[in-house]
Amino acid sequence: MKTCTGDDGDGSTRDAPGLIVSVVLFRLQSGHLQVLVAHDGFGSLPTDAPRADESLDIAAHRIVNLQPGASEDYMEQLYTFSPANAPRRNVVVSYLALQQPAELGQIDEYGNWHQVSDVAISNAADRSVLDYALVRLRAKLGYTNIAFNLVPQKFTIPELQRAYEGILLHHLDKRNFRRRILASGILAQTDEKRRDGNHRPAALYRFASQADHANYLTPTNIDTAPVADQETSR
Amino acid sequence: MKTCTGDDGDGSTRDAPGLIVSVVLFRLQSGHLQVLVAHDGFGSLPTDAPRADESLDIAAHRIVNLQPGASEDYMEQLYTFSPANAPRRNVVVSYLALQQPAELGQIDEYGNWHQVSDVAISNAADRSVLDYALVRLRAKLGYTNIAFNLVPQKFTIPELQRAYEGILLHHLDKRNFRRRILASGILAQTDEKRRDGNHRPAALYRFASQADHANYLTPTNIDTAPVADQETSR
DNA sequence: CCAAAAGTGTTGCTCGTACACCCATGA
DNA sequence: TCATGGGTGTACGAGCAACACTTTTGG
Repeated sequence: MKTCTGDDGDGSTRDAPGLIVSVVLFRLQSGHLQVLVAHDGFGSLPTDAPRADESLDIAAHRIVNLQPGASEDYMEQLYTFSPANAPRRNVVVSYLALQQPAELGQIDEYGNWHQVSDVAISNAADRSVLDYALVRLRAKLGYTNIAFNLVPQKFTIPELQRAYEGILLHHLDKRNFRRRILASGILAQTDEKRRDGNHRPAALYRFASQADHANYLTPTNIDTAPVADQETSR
Repeated sequence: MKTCTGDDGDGSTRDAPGLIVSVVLFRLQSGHLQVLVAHDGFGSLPTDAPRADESLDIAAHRIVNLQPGASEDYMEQLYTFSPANAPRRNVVVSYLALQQPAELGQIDEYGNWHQVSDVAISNAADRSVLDYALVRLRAKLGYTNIAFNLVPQKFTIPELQRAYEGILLHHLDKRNFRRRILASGILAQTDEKRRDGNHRPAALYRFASQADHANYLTPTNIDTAPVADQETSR
């Protein structure tokens, strides 16, 4: 028999199997992918132990929303990490989360958002989680709607393309991108246009379907209910 | 502060966050996919709490090998389930494992192997885990080598095709199957043939490459070392 | 009229699928 | 010689990648 505290945040070494939840929250800021680092500590992901009465998904939701100015529009479990060698420390259940841009531009008054390309993550475990989140996010761009959780509700096709390019870090062909995305049938054209500079205005689109096409990476019928305040995710 | 026991198996309700590992172990028996149910209990998956000094992967390995006649040739983490509602019970880290056929046919002296098509799983949580394992296994047939962990080391192409069909539960075209699998370059032809009945003998093949092509579903560089006694997996 | 970004079509290649016949063997 | 399953090739359509010019707007 060992004692274990069920509620204090920021898991550190303990003798009983400590279970913690870490969240990688991304957003796009003027074409660049950013990640949220924890408000308190230095260079670590937002993390906490789940409370005794909450599921892991709920815990992940709480962890995000505890961070100033953070909330998620999409959330998905990534992987559960556990240290390989002797005295067990913590089991880390990791989540990937996405935040849509705010209507009036993005602020970062606390300085917790960092460019993914040069964020300094202090511990190796968090670095692994972040790297894996990036792999999954990039892979999912190819066969899901996931990118729509990183652009505003109404957006232009070139704007969506810039989101893809900012995540994948390589250039995409304008014509092929437009054709594919329209052919997929998930866009609905609004009758609005956006004037943006000294050039032809772009047509505004929105999401046609709420449903994510291929989400077979996560179980069906499980954890559908929690993290209640969203519609587009999953 | 609450007390939690770190080691006794078979997780049942407890006040502190219990962490358990469950494994879905599949094998193929004369063209039919079978799953291992726990030796002791009735109709539940092999499950245990990880020990204080072992990682989750090691725990999953131990759980499989505790079952009489069971061992795994492939192991991959599936998903971490946690109950949605109030008093937390257990967090279940689930694994998918595959066992190659024994050289001299398969025995099941303890009656723990059941056809996936009609296995009776008593509790709903285990049923979800099994269903999800099936989804993942079937999906992975399409873009990985995973099926090779369900056939003997030397096998014929029709034999491999029957494995695919037994998992997917639908018929595949002979010519297309052979072309695809050969085009993928993962097969090496041996100079042996197998005589099997009143018909032309089939050429025997074996795996050419150890490496799994697309395993981006699991993190890289993480948990590569544990579960040591295998080569083909992952 | 110039700069700047939006918008538009065609062609070739690759890959998946559908489909029917000959081959080697044992009885 | 017959039954049985192993082994082979072709033709079509879908989807993806490469590629250049016209359109609309503000200054």
